[in-house]
Amino acid sequence: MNRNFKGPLYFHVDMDAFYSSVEQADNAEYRGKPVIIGALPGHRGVVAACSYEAREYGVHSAMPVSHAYRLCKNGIYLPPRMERYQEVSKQIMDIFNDYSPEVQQISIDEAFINMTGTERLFGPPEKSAASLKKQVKDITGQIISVGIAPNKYLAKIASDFDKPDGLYRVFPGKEEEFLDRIKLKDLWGLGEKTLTRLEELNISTIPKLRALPEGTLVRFLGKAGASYLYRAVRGIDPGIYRSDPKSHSISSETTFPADTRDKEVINRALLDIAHQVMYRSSNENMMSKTLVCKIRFADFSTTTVQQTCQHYLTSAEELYDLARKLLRKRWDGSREVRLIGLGLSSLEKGSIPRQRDLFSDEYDRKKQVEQAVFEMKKKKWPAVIRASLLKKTRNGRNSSRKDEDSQTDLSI
DNA sequence: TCTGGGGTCCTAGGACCC
DNA sequence: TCTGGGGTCCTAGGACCC
Repeated sequence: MNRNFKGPLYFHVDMDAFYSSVEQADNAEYRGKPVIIGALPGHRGVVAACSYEAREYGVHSAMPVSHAYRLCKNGIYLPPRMERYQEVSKQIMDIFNDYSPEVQQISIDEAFINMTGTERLFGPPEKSAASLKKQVKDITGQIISVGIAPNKYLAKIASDFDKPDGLYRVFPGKEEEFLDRIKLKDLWGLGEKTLTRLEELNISTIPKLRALPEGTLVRFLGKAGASYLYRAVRGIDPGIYRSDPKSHSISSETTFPADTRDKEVINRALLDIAHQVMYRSSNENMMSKTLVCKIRFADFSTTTVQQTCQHYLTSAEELYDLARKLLRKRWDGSREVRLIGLGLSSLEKGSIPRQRDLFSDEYDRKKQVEQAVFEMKKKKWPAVIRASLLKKTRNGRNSSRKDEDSQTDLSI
């Protein structure tokens, strides 16, 4: 046995206030000011990210922008520029790859780095973490927080523990001691609902939760939830980040500027979304037989309907037709609709077969047109967008073109 | 305060098959 | 004629995360 073997070692790296930091790095005039990324004031939506200066006003992410605006009228409100953030994210991930062959990116601004056995190369983990932080700052201007622990779960909590600009290590053997210093609500995977329910049982701290017998936990949360929390409070990785996700889905949704009963407005949104979803699945070389339609009403109640077909769904037009059928099952036109969305679930790798043998190919011609458009989009041709999505008559309504290539029916 | 958009995983009931 | 239990698939809803 190698005497130097010290057991598993993971970093969790989290970029601090990522979107707003990118904006401040790119635009000198935003530095030192409250920057709020998300919906613009006056629109429906929430704060996606905000700078530390904005947080001093009480603004935080997921807060309705209307609320944020009341707190911080002189804030700089910006729509997200996801492509730019992706670019910076990639730069940073490339740096991580120099430290370990095993980097697991879990979102645009977070990653795990398996640092097991790297000490001979880089020295103690605190030292390599400091050099990682410096390198990211020098190259991209971004400040990151690093959590170091014997497993991913604790590393994730540790990076949050010391932010911003954090560097914190949980030593092996000190797992429960560390957890006893954090709040119950900071346990990853324990959300608001479970927190409230635990409070009813008078469980408000991690030691109290740890003292609960597993059987009680199972009755309370079900098998999976119980085993998750049982392990989590003991510092054992409950294994939330599988490297092979069980399912994969692609979805898109839109919230209307105002709640609506207008079938034409809703159908036009559905058609638009159908194209987006089909474009993305085709672009990622994925296919699916299952379409999910999501409807949120004015009172925020939400319902989904789905259908699994015998065949793979091939075209946006087909998605749109099926979507309207599903919508009709849940909406008779009387309630006001707030949001409409579509998703393909249980995606499988592969491209859609050209011919569907046992099925009428009424969508084949349309599919071919769509495929041609997709190909052009992939090559970044300027704005190739279906005419029927754009074309409006003077009164602002969709014109119903009767020429044969545009038979898309916007009626319910 | 009036609540985005993109995801993953779990549960529970029903259908269907052996 | 009545009654098993297990496995798998589908569906709808819900919790949670960034």
